[in-house]
Order: sequence, then C-alpha cells, then structure tokens
Amino acid sequence: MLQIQLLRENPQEVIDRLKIKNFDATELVAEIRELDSENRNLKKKIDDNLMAQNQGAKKIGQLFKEGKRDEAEALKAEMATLKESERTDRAKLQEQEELLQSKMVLLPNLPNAAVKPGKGAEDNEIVYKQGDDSNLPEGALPHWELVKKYDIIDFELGTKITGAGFPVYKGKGARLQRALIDFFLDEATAAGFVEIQPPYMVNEDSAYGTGQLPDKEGQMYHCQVDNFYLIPTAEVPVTNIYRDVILKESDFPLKNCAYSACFRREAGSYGKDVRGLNRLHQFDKIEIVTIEHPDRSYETLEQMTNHGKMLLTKLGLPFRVLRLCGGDISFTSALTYDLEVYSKAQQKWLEVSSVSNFESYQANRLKLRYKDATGKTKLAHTLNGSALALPRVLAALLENNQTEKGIVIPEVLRPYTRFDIID
RNA sequence: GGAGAGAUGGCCGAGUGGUCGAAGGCGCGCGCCUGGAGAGCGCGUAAGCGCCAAAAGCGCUUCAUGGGUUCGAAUCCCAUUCUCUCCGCCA
Repeated sequence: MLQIQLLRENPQEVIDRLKIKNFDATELVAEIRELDSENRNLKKKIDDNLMAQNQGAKKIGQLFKEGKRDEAEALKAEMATLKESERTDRAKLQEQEELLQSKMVLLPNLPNAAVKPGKGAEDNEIVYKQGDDSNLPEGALPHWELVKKYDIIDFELGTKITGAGFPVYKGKGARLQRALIDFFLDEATAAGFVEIQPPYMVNEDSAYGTGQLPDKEGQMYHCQVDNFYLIPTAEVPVTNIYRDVILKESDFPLKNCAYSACFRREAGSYGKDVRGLNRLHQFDKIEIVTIEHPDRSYETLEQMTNHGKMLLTKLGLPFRVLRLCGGDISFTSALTYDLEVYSKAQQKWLEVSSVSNFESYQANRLKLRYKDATGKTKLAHTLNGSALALPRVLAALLENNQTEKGIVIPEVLRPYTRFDIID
C-alpha cells in the first residue's frame, strides 16, 4: 500500500508514474484525496468531542466530591448529548475509513524510474544472457517424456492421489529434487541468508500483510474450518516475521532464506503452458528475503539477482535476465528482474526466479519500520526473490542434460545426489 | 477435547471505578564523577493519529482483541483469541 502522505503532497506524481504500469489512477487518486480530507475533518470533530467529554467527566467527579449534586447531574445530561453525537460520528468515520482503505489497496506500487513502459511480456528488456541456447539433436525428448522413460516423476499417480498438478517424485527423481533443495539452501546460507523453516499455512493477517489478500484470494488454497491459507510462497510466512516490528538502523540488512512447498490454485490455467512441470498446484521453492534500509535496497536487488545468476551458472543452464516492463511487472513491485532458463527440448524460456524490490509498499501494510538516526520512525524496504523455483529448473536440467546414456547430473549436484546419471 | 489459572510499556512486575500512559525494578540513552572503566548520582526513555507551513505546543486513541455497563474503565460484565498447569489423545 502506498503512503497516504504521497497522495496528499504529490498526487500528480503518483498519477504520472502509474501510467508506466498502464494504470490510470486519476479518478481513484481524486476520490482518495476527497475521502481523506473528509475523514480528517471528522476525526478532528470526534477528538474535540472526546476532549469535552474527558473534561466533563473530571468536572463531575469534582462536583460530587464538593457535594454539588445538582450541578453534577446537569453536567451528566450534557455528556449524554455529546455521547450521542460521538456515536454517530464514529460510526460514519469507521465506515469511511474502511472505504478509504479499500480504495488505497487498489493503487499499485509506483514503478522505479528504470521500468520502461510496455504492454506485456513481449516488451520486457533482456538485460543479460548466458549459455548455449542451441537446440538438441534430433529425437530429444521434452521432460514429460523423459520422466516417464526413467520413471522418476509420475503425474498420473499424483492425479489419482490428489488431482492434476500434484506430481509424485520417485526414486532418483525424488533424490534429485532433495539434492536441489539442499544445494540451493547451502548456497543461500553461504551468501549470508539465515535459514528459516516457516509454517506452510498462514492466518488472515499474514496473507493480508504481504498482499495476497484481499485481491488475490482465489490464488490460495483456503482451509475454511480454521481460516488458514496454504502459502503460495515462503515469502508470505518469512516476510510476516517482521510484521509490526520496529528495527534499529544497525539491524539492516536482515537476510533470510527458506525452503517450502508452495501451493497455488492458478484457476483458469490450461493448455501446453501447464504441461509437465511447467505449472503445478504444489511445487518446491527456495525463497530469499531481505529487509533493507531504503538507501541501499537497489544495491541489494542487484545482489539478490546476482545470487540467482550464480546458481544457474553453477548448474550449467543457459539463462537470461529480464527487467520487467510496466505492463508485466507485478502490482506490488517497484522493480523486478526475472530469471529464465532455456529449455532446449521445448525451445522455450521458463521463469525460475523473480526478484523484486517492493520499496516501502509491502512494509506499509506490514507496519515494518525502523528508527533512523534522528529517532524518527520510517518504513523499511522489503525485497524477495526465488533462489530458485525447482520444477522448471528440473525440467530444463532433464531436457538439456539428456544423452543417449541417460541424464547427466551437473557436477555441483553430485555431492548431494550421490549419483552421476539417471539411466 | 475436558478442568482450572492468566494476558499490563523493550523485559520483569504493581495496580479492583476518577488524581493511571500507568508505581517499582531491569535494560537502554544522555550528563556528572573517573587516568579509563565500573559502581554511584542526576535526567530521559512507547506507538498511532489529528490540529499547525513546520518546529514547539496542544488534543485524541492504545493496559490481548471486539463489544457492553458508567458522567468516568487497566480496574466491572459478555464474547473471542492466545499462553500456562493438570487430564485425555497423539508423531
């Protein structure tokens, strides 16, 4: 959520910058400003009323002590009137504040100046590219064929047990999955991210804190009996560690990493984009999260992106880095880099990481703040990224490393898999 | 799941209707003292919001959360959540 001060002081800037995200905020900003000023007036009225009541209450106490019963009773009657108007004003204020809040969450985060305008994915800038993206020889198989051939992932079995999009990993497939998790966590730890094992279900407050609620409710699995949500990413529980926290400047940067299973309903997806491991309802991911001082958050964004690049380099996978354009960047992000691996058999780029700086947008909802040198309380910046999402890494790895003898395991993973080849 | 006890500031802890944003202690910050440190002494130490161009200042809210009683609630009543103890169940 944006800070309301920004709309009070600089509404035009908000409108202009949101145009980059193809978002016309003109009307919404006007409505919000109107509501905000109404609410402040009302608040003032209520505060004054309360002051009168507080003073009256003190006076009544005194009058009773002095034995002036009649005066006290008269004043009591007055209080009743004040109370009555307080009641109506308060009800109105609450209603209007909810309305204001519901409008505020409709405003996306402002994009960073580096974000270029654009319609959608086709306008993203390729800022880096590495590795061999030539095609495989004749007869190369897509991963959904390979996993059958070597019996390492069973999609039909998952459908039987649960439903589509819940694959079952078997034998060397399961082991490879576990190896990747372990490898990614070790690398993140080496880079200074403190490992967290978070809950896989969160309450409403947490889902709201990171912005899954209220707008993306349909994307999450919901346990209605207990009103918990299955996490769509470890970002949700990990970032919520810092909900309602006031940090010291010396606490920065706070770096966490976490492995978790991720659950996404992804309603409405179909077709060949969702084939095999490309898109699942349950998948594994290692997430990195940084809470940073506003002055350093963009430096940190680069570092986090570099961490993802390093992982893909070590795995020997061809990849590219995109800086998302205004049309493709998420609602809550100020600047996002996507990392995509090249899947040779599908001849397709697959997103395996998305690294974003949310600046203070998320922190504002989370009430994640710090005290600066002068003792003022300010909003911190939050960043997160995948390091990395497993299924698509696995897909590319299987496809790109297939040989006549079998699937060759990258050198760096062998200490974890304790085998060199899937055959 | 059953029975009971409890929830107060960064922490511990007092407080059963007005003088309580809240004693006392710890911690923390600043100052004095010291060659330096410690001890000691003194002062200070929550957040949110509003008024104000801003600072100062003033006002409002907050003692788990939500409602209620009352002129007035940390204090009384109701509901919810959470924590602890005992019992049950359980990896």
